[in-house]
Amino acid sequence: MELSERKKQILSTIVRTYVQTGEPVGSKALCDSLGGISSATIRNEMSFLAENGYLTQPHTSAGRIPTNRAYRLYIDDLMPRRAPSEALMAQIRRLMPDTSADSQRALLSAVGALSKATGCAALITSQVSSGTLIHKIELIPMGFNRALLVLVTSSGAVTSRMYSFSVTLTGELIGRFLSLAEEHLIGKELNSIQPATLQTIVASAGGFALELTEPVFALGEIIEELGKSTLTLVGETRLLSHPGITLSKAHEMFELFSGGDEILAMLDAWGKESGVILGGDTSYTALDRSSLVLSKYSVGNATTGYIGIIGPTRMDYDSILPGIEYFAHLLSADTQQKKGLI
Amino acid sequence: MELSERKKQILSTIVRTYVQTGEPVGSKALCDSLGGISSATIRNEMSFLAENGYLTQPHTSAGRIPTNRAYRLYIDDLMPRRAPSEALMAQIRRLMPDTSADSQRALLSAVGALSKATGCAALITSQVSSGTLIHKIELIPMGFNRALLVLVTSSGAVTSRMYSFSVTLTGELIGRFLSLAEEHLIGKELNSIQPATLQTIVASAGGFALELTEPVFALGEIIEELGKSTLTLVGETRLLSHPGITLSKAHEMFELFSGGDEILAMLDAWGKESGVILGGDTSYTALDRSSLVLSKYSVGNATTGYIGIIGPTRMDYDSILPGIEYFAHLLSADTQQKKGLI
DNA sequence: GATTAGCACTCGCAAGGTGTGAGTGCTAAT
DNA sequence: ATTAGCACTCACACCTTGCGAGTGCTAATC
Repeated sequence: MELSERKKQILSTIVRTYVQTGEPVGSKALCDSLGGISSATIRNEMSFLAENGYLTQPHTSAGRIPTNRAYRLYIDDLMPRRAPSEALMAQIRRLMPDTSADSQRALLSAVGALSKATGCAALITSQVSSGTLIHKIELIPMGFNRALLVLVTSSGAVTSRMYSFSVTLTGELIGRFLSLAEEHLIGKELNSIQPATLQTIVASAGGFALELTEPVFALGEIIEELGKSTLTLVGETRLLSHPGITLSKAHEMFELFSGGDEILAMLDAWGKESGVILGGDTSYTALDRSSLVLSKYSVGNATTGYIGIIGPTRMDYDSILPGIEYFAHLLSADTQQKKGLI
Repeated sequence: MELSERKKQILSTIVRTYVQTGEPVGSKALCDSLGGISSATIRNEMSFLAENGYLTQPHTSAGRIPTNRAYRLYIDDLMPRRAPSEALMAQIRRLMPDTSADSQRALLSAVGALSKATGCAALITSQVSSGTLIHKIELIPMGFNRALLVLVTSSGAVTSRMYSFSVTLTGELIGRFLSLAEEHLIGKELNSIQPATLQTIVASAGGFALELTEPVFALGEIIEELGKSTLTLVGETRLLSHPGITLSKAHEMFELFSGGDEILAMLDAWGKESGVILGGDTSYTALDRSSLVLSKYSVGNATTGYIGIIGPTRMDYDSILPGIEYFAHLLSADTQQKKGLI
């Protein structure tokens, strides 16, 4: 059922006013800011909106507060979807990190800037996309049966881990390992490596199969980990300064974030290009009063993910959403252009 | 001026009771738990202790609360410095990470366990000690004038960073770079590398000096960073569940921690083998109600630092301090024994 | 001289009462 | 359909009051 134009206007004004003040919005205040309609009329409209689940009252004699449904409608339909102002764009461009050589660091500093600029916690997820290749593999013996396994991807991400194996790695073993890696893995897509691939490699090691099982599967472990999506959160601290937050809510939220996987799964299930996830619409009570504003980004053809912020549901979506979108756009364009691919 | 035995006993009981209950301790309650002396006498003693700065009253008709001075005395002199109980030691041993090959990861999981066990935030600092050598240096070209610089230390720590240089790195350049590194850096103590050393290297590059300045100084950057102390904090979230914490205090604390350097400098200035830093004795108001319990540890002869926790000043030092000490001891012994050095 | 019982006093805190004001719903008039 | 008017509701801030825990002081006691 479609709301009348006037109802929409009233709802829209309520949302904006509430976002600004944080106080329940009364009919009289609305009357002033709308003009032309009396408070009594507005009261009628408001009670209609309340009946239909767009508004609630904290108590009988208080003004109205927008519900999740109201926010949803506001964000999807009512909100002015104008491009970010020139001033905002300039400000964002100033914030963009000096995209030096290292894209991971650049992304990190980008979210840092985002968090600072919005005063919210900022997040970035990253997922290795199908274009990412295995660029280099190293196995560096470190004594006492230990060795450092290093894997570099075409996007320049480096992962290294120390392992200790049950056999001593002779120069011959290492050479064999590296040539096997060269043959089966280097230049291959990271995502294409399956457990079966590793089995094949071990099998083709001939007489060295026994000794090389451990290193190969260690490599598999790293490859698998690299393939996983990651979530990075920055500036969680800022959540503490938001109005209306309580200690216990903050605690719940931090608890949820420290899991990480849940947020990742949520974003995955969401899947949109950009927009807002209202915390109240999720199954996490920790997010009751918070929301996520997100936009997809991609760096070269190596990494994709979401970048965005977590802030109070009562936030100024009008400027934040376009801001984030522009930010993600800039990030993608920038890195793509300057860095190219290998 | 030395306190009488009885004053010490009273003070000690006040500290213990207050730590347990969190309520100001009155003369009557003390009378019950001490026995043998009347509440009036205790009141006299208490007012003496109050005059000498060991106790305060939140208000006239409330019990007494220990001051920092009282905690200090309690921890240094009054507290029973018994070895941790067998049960506690067993519990700690259970918590110790499976010290696999990778000491950095092991340490991280150790602090994680510590945080969980104590319900406090846990911290670990690490500093490269003089025994650490440069074990391997790699320069891997990644296209578009970019290259990945990798440095491995004898303790197995790997640092890698992508750089983009103003010249294209030919195979010849890289070879030259690596042989220079081999000659001047590999096997050297990490801490011994000075800016002057880098100058020398560049100078000895002969015709390649111009092209190799950038990579060499990039290497210098990494070496310098590796030499810096680091601070890792885990489980800050748990601070939020401590009784008596406020949102603004938590915010202040997180703010302080995110700086990192200040805490490091503080520990550095402190310098003891193990013990307690009372937040109230520091210059940080963020810490007025919190304290740090710390103990030095060392891994092989490569890394040293402090491991410990941050919790409310009103905490049970009796068992936590010996616990941390035993933890650090175990950590050092364990890693030293199992890992040896390269 | 140290210790103790007794007592008056202080003060935070929770409970209960009250007034105020913002905001509503309803009704009758326009 | 809109509006003015009015009675009603309810959170909140404010004040008062009583209670109880705990103190400091004094005079008696060991």
